[in-house]
Amino acid sequence: MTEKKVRVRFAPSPTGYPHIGNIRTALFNWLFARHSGGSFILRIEDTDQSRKVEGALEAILNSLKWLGLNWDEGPEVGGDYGPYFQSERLDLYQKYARQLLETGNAYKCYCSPERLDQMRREMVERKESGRSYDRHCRDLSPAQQAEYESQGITPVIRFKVPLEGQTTFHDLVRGDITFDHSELDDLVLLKSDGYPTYHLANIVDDHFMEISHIMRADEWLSSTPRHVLLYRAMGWEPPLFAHLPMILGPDKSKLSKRHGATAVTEFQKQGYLPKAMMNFMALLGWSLDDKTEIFSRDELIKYFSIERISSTAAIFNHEKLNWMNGLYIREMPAEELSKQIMPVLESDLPASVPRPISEEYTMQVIPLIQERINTLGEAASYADFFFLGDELEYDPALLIAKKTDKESTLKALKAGLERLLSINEWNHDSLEGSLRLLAEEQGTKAGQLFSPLRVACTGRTASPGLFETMAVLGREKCLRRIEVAINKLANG
RNA sequence: GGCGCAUUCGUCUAGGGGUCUAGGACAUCGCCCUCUCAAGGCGGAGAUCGGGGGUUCGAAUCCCCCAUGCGCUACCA
Repeated sequence: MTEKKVRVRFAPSPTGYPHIGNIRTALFNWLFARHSGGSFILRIEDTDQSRKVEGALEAILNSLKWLGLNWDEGPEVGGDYGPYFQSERLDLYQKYARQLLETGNAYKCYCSPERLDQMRREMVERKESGRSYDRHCRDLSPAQQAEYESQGITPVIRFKVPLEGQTTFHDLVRGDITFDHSELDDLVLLKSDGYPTYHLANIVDDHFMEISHIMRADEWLSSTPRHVLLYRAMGWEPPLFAHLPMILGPDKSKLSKRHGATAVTEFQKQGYLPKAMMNFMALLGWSLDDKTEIFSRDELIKYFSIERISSTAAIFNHEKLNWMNGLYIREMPAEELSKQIMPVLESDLPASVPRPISEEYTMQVIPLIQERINTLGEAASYADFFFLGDELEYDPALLIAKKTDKESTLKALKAGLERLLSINEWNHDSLEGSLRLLAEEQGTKAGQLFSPLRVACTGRTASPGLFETMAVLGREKCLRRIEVAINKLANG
């Protein structure tokens, strides 16, 4: 058996921003190519001029780059099978549409959109087959054709689907699938504007680009018999097919804008890590075994296989993504993390914080929030008090710990302030040592002293460890904030 | 309406006739750790494998029927 070289493609159309489902398809193709030492090709299917969306192409390219899904052939990198934009290959499609015409596998259709529309509506009422077109133009005589031509009608070219029989093809994920020809319409191959439809362009390109495996979303399964028929009519060998399970929103419908931020660029913006994203997406419809779920990029490449792609649609689970992203954040070297968080802080911190923020200082802050954030985008809300001035905004009532009152809180703050004033070395250990000792001397529980100090220094009741926080904030800022707190409480 | 695909804890999944009184993960709950919040550790609850028929000594696993969901049914991809 001759093993064909693996050549797979991701073929998006620039009609919108790629969401997690689109990119998951790209990922599977890329993984398969890398796993088998083949090529990953990016082809842009821009045959629908009316649905083109500004910026969509850039978003597609950027999403792939962000995840490190590099393509061997396609836009920007070129290749021997180009061009890689379908809009630049029009003559090719026209040539093969003409060929099909000549071999009697296709015909010109002059029917108006209105007539087609009418028939479609009638089909629904008929409650019979799924075919709506009545094949009116399929067997037109030359005279009739000439008649239509003389009326100035630009025809479309339709494929002649065999009237009887059925087509069976093998899907690598789902097995053998059979469709009756009687269910298939004579699909349009070439539109009246001279552009091909998806079906024509797709098979012509996959053939000439020598694509070995077509891995695409499940929504294409129903049109695969048409494609197989088309390959046969051309006299070409079809590639292997693998239809991937769809990714659904929480309401179980096809993923779309309605489901919130599902565009990959949006995840990037919110501070998800490409590594986590890749790991997470790989598990949407694929698994290695019953327990492994953390995979590096190299492990994914090593273990990926079509056999282990599942056939059931998956609902996109945002909570698990958050968890996984947090995992990757915690694993990151603090230095690397700060480098990535710096720009986030620069943009998210309140305007009152002077810019640029200190890299050295940020480096000290990061380890304290590292295990508390799940996305880079959460950094500012967890760390803002490290950068704010002496006056923090908070409800003075927060200073009063549970089961204590205003008087004892005031007393604790004052005692704490006094003790801190006398501290020699302002670091974690000495802070902890002297404050614990103070609590003991006063005969109070540690929390009754630490809690008001925490609120005074950070403006909140939940924060990173008190002593490491105070150590990073520094003596001056802590002392002043405690003074402010005492005043707030006394006058409040 | 027609056709196709799918159907295991709330969610992602493991499982491909006996080792399944169905395993793992997220979320959830409890405990431990602890200055708070996290992180981490431990443990609990959670699926009679969509329903019904078969086949078999034996079925989540094979077959059939039904139900439900999704997809397609465009001169969109």
